[in-house]
Amino acid sequence: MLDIKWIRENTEKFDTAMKNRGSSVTSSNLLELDKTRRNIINKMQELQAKRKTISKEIGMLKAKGGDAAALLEEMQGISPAVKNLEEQDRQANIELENALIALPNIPEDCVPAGKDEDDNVEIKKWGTPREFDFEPSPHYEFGEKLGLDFATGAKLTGARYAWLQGDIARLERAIATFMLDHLRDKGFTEVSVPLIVNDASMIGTCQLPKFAEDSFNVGDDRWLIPTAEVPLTNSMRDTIVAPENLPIKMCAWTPCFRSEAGSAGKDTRGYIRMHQFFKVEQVVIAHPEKSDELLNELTKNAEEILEKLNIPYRTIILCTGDMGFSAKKTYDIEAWVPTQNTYREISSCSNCGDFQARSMKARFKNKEGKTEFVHTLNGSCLATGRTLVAILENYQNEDGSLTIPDVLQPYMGGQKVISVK
RNA sequence: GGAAGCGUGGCAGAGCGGUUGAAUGCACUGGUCUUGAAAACCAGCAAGGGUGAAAGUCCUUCGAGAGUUCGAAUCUCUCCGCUUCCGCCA
Repeated sequence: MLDIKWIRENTEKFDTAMKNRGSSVTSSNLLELDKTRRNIINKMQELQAKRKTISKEIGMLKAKGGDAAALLEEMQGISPAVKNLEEQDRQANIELENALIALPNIPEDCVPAGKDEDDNVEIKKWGTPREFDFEPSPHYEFGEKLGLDFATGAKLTGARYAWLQGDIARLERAIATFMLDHLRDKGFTEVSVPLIVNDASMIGTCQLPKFAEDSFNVGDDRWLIPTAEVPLTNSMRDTIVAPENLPIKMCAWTPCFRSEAGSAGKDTRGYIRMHQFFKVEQVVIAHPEKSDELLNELTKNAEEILEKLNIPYRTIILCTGDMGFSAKKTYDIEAWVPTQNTYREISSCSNCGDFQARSMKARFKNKEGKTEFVHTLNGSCLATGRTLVAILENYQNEDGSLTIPDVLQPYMGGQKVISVK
């Protein structure tokens, strides 16, 4: 959530940022709401103060055994009036908050302005795509013979669910363990988190109220996590951390659940866009001065995984129109998919600044002893399902077998190849 | 799932319906003392918001919400959470 005070003081910047984000909201309407709200507050507080002093006087008088009739008379009508103003205040706050909560984060200055994914900017390219001396097969065809089974997934649940069997299932687990070990070496603390969270957590990381459709609601106020970012980041909700404890680096390997509303027809083939997929997620709670640097670190951690796996990739910076709601800067990493002759998203690393921290009330004490919002960052390292896809695509052999990347072999008990049964 | 108890500041822990935003202890910060440290002593130390250039000042907040009252941390109700016991069960 954005800070109304900041908007008040940076109206022009706010207006251009919203325009670049593809939002039609302007500051004027918000400032109007803010103004009426503050007017109500002033009136309300004046009356509250009156009630408080008279009430104290009554108390003192009664303690001395005096007659408070005159004061009680004066109090007549104050309480209902206060209550009325308090109600108005509540309404005004809700109205302002509803307006604010619908606004995306302000992009950082260095983020390229643009409308959609076509305006994203490539900033790095690594590795050379393999020269195949045979026609490579798409992972969903080639992988099927190795245990990647969509039919059984569809039978059990429906479209966009898969059944992985045998070595291919083991390989996905190996991938995840490899990634977690990598992050452990980087100083991340591994966490095993709840996979179901409440409304407050979903609001904390800004999945709610705007994107309720994207997640699975499991009754009342509970949700299946769309990413481990939600539980990990929300661990800091309503807390004030000591600055010496920053940054806090956490990671978790979890299933992620997404309804994929609005993506009908997209990526329907293959293990790319599932309702349920595994992902290793990194979350960092940072000092505001360090968050930019830490975003580079998160991105590098993810890139290193692909380098160790020897999978070509490119890193892009998302333009203003393509960035996620909470982010002020995002790097996407895309892995090479030979049969599509293109790079496909495998990781997304974002600096959310104080955007989530404000809705979560996650703070720290700064040098002056004042509380200040922390910055939150998150990034996949990586989506394990899509990493499996990248390996299937890049490491396949002509005879239908799959070479296991060197770094993963220790996690597979030394196995070097997955062969067709 | 059933029953009982409990939810107060970073933590522990007081708090007859009325000068209680809240005693006390610990922790923390600054100071005195010391060659230095410890100890001792002195002082400070909640968050959010309004107003203000600032100093300041005012309002709100004792799990959340509603109610009783001139006045609620304190009384009533609902909800949430935790603990213990019983039941069930990886």
